[in-house]
Amino acid sequence: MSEFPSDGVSDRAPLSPERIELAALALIEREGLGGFSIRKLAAALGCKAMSIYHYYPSKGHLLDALVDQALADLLPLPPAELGWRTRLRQAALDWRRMALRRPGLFLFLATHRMNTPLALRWLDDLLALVRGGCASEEEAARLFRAIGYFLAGAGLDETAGYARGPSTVTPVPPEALARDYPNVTAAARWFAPDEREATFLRGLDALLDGWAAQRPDATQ
Amino acid sequence: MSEFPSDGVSDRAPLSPERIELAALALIEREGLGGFSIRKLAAALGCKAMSIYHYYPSKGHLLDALVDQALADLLPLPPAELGWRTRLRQAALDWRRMALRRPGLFLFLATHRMNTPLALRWLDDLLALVRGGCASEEEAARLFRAIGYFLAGAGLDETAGYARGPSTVTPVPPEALARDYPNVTAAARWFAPDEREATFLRGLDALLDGWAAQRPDATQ
DNA sequence: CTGTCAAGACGTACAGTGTACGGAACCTGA
DNA sequence: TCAGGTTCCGTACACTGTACGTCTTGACAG
Repeated sequence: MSEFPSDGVSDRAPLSPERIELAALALIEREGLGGFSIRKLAAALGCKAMSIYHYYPSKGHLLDALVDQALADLLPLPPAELGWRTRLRQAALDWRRMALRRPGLFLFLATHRMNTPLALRWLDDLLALVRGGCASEEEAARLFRAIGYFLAGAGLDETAGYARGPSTVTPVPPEALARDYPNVTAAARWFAPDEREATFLRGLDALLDGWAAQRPDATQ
Repeated sequence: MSEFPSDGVSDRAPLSPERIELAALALIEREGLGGFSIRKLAAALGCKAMSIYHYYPSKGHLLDALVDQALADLLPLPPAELGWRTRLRQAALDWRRMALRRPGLFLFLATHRMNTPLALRWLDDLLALVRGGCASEEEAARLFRAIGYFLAGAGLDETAGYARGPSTVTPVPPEALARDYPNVTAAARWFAPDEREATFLRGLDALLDGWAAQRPDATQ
């Protein structure tokens, strides 16, 4: 609020939601979601754990604020001039870029219900976009859901390395993998990070093409 | 191992991987993944926490064993006589049914890398199945991935209520939702549990149809 | 200049977590 | 009877989220 901090104050910057959320995002990307704790966040901020609870009633509320920050990058949606298909593709690509920019947070983001006003705003706008290219509310709702499934799964795959959750089981050694699982071995090349954008677009386009090609009367 | 427990033994059944995993699965479905702890599992088994560590080196290893149990339901894959498309659809429906049978575990299952031999066996067989209907290794790998994205997202959506993770933020009240988010409100009907199987099949078929329709030479 | 007061930061404490380590109880084979 | 190995348990440690009460500090009223 005051532009100049009065000089008697301690040399640490005062706490604020912006500062806390910025540090939290950095900590999550550095340590992973599992390594993120209020105490570590407080240490990074140069304050004590309980001070953070003056701004957020619980860790969950803080994480929801971080989700809002991430979703804010996705608004507004691509402009209407681009046309339906292009807007949808662009929104999907924006989502993917957001996931790759915040791989640590993404697991939480994709896994939890979005209840905040900003998240609902984004959902509502997106539904309006999808509706524009569909013959009915039902078609729009189902296509929205199907695309959402694809986007959630893709984002999780591309950010899974950052989970850092429960300890990993001892992996199968490479030579056993090559011997016993030839199809996995053969496919591994196309699972590499460099290939993921192509797979993402191929799958998204297939979904949209296939959706348009189906007769919309058959609900079964 | 011994068919009859010797009679001097305590009246509690002895620990075993089967008993532990059964109780763990039940506990996870009862309390959710977040409410699952080694101490609670021990209490349910009538033993102490550290006894469980005699069978699993860590909680993560136990969870991996549970994933194996869940994936075991998916093997063998649907028989070859059914034809490619039908087999793929059936395998996808089997996956969905497994998710709905173990909603509490599914979050962990979909979120963590599958490294165990059984999981790799399942992946390898599934890749072989997909390969049978594709023109190249590349096509098969990408289609497999795209289907996997869809399946992971769908399963998460259908089991999200069981997350019970971090506390939920205070939700937007219904009248504000109806006023400010008309598209969400309009679509809600098609998001209901009863509609999910139809959405699932519609999306899956769209993806498969669209994939087949695309020219396989264009990697872009 | 001084007293009041609320907001912000902190200290302490509690219940719960995974799990390392060492010891106790038991079953089995000699 | 005794040795040895398999199970199981008691204790302890580091860490978590967070409830509750206290202290500091800066702004403002008189």
